[in-house]
Amino acid sequence: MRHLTHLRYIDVVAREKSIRKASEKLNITSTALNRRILALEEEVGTPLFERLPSGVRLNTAGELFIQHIRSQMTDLSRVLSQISDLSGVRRGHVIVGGGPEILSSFLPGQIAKYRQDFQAVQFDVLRQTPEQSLTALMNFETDMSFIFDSVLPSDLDIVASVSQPLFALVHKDHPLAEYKILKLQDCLAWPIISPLSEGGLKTMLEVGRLRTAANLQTVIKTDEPNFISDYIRNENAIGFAIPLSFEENTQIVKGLKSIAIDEGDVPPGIVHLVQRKGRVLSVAAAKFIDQIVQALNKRFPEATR
Amino acid sequence: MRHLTHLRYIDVVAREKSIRKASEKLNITSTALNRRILALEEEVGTPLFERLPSGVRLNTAGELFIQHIRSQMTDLSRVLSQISDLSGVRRGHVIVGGGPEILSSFLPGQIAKYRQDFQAVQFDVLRQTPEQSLTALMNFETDMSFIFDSVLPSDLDIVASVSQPLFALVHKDHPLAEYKILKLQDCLAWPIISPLSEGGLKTMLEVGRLRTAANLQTVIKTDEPNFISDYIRNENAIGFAIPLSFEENTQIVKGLKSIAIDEGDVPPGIVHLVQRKGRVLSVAAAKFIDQIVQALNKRFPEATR
DNA sequence: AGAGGATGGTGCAAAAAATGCATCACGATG
DNA sequence: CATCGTGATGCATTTTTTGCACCATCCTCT
Repeated sequence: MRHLTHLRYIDVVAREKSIRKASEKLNITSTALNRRILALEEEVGTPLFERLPSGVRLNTAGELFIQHIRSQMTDLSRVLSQISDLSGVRRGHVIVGGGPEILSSFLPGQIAKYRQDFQAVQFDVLRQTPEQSLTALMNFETDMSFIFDSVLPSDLDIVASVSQPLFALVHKDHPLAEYKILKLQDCLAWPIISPLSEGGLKTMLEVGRLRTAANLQTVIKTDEPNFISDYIRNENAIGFAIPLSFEENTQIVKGLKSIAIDEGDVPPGIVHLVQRKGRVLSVAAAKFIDQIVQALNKRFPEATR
Repeated sequence: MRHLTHLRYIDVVAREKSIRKASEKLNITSTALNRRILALEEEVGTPLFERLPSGVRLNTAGELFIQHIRSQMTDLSRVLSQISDLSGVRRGHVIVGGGPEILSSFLPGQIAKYRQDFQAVQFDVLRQTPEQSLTALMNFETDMSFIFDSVLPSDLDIVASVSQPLFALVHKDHPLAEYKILKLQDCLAWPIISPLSEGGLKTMLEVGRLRTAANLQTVIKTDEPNFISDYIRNENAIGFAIPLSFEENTQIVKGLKSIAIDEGDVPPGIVHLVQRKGRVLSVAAAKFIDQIVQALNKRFPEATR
């Protein structure tokens, strides 16, 4: 869209905090970009950027304005999506954010399933910290986000929530493999692969550690599910994950087994699917959310609300 | 605003249902306008207008699109209003619609009062039928509307409601002038000035006429409060009005008197102040609504909710 | 049936706007 | 104090937009 371009210019300048940097990104001269900004400020009647020696920064008026044009841009793409939906083909662009836990198994599966029906829909999947998730949602950079065990501000809508108990991941020949439920104390004798980044899984495990005074022997810290499963095949170590991260019936890959941790030791965490409050999503994104919610309800009937 | 102009072009074409007519209104050639529309349709990827021998008409995609750009335009003006509010001066543009009843006394007074404080705010006051009020609100043509005794669709927000009993207007020397409360039967002996257009006052009076079987002698039909008051000074006729239409303590002009009609004869009508649901108004409009609501509460303490 | 008057669409030249280059002025940084 | 990066500006060039004249089509009225 032509006039979308104009808006995008301002948006990029605000993000890059520099006219010259933004101009490179946009493949135009800094002159042209600079003039557009001056012209815009002329029209609005007020400067929107502060000029600093190191670049530019939005002032209060600019913050107001940028918020408006971001919402305009996403609104427009929503409308275009609705329009193309009229002609039968579902086009669209869905942008999903979330922590590392949700990036394996469940989400890839759901996206693949959705794309079986609607091949013209494109997905962006971003790995984000909870803080990044929140600001991205507010800045219209993502359509929805999975947020694991975090306090949610009131300007978000919670679309769905699932309770996620902690599971241990072990090799199928591991001595613990036949247990139905594992106490945290049972894990003390083996090397532990624990989560690296703050929040989510790490917090859950930390709570369990404090509750049971279990002094787990962490030998590796990582967030990568693939690394965990591969490592477990080589050493009799124990990894941790939530059900969303591994397959429902089969294990992540053959040769692994998941065993529930006693919920008395580690209380379940809650994963929320959230979107910006009041935002109307594109047809594609809305349908995808519908599918996700249905899938969550089906797989975790008692844990969803 | 430059890029607002682009949007306005489409908007006017949609309203005029003709490219040539719209081009006159916009002071450009039909060629230029036609090309813009073709270019826009190119960008969207779908025709937005149907071409008829008599002009153009929005198709479904166009309806979707026009709704979007109208909301964009009003959103933009709201943001600009917020921005100019940052610098202390309150600029803005408030557009109010309503039936003939609310155009005298109360509303002019409130606008004058508001403009004492904020001289840079401009007002448009439109006289509308209830149906026009509704469509204008939905099309973002008005910020708010007073609607008298009408069923309201659910996509409107009712900001305030006041109960308005019917009053008779007579000359101060009229034989009935000293009555405190008038039965409709008391009016039979005099010529009646009754409302012309459907809805509001006319409906109230009609209900009273049916209830009491009073066969009023209508000699003049008009909606103009000024005409009624002027006429009453010349012949001993009786006009009708609701409190919002005349001054609180003094009468409309000297020489007139207002007398309540027995509410058993004519039940009070309700005037709603409404806005489009979910719409965020400009600073100027929002403050004006605040003032109106306060004024209504003060003047009709028991009749407001 | 035919004339007249609407409508939107198109080729081409003129006008207007956006762009790019070279350069300036300013402040931070080493 | 020289250097580097920043945004702003004058001028020539390129791109886009606009206006004029004209076409094809359809409706209406004679």
